[in-house]
Amino acid sequence: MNRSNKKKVLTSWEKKVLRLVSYIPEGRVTTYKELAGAAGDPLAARAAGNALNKNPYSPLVPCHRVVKSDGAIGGFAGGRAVKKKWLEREGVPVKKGKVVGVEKIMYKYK
DNA sequence: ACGGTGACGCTCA
DNA sequence: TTGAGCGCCACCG
Repeated sequence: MNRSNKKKVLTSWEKKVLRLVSYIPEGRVTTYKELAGAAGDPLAARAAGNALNKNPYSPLVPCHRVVKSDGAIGGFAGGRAVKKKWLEREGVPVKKGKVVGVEKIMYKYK
């Protein structure tokens, strides 16, 4: 069956979030908070995660490059293990489910 | 309009 | 350092 039966309707805000994520270069990561802040609401980190969960553009939008503020992997539609793999593949060191030196490679929108 | 949900963040013990 | 609790926001039914 077609997995894309459910047409995911993205709001303007969600689209903005996804767009910002697409700007993250390979080998870099950002945080949900930073992302939300760039989208206009620094306190909407949670909502930002929700937007990523709806991401219908799998590889197009590198949602796996978005992690928690403390460097934790966070969540991923395909499983945290997969997310971790993607990060390591792109040169992002991950140790015990957390990005090593996330502050150094973190992509900031300011 | 209201209440519940979730890929979060921060504080406290 | 790790875990539990509370607060934040946008989205959905």
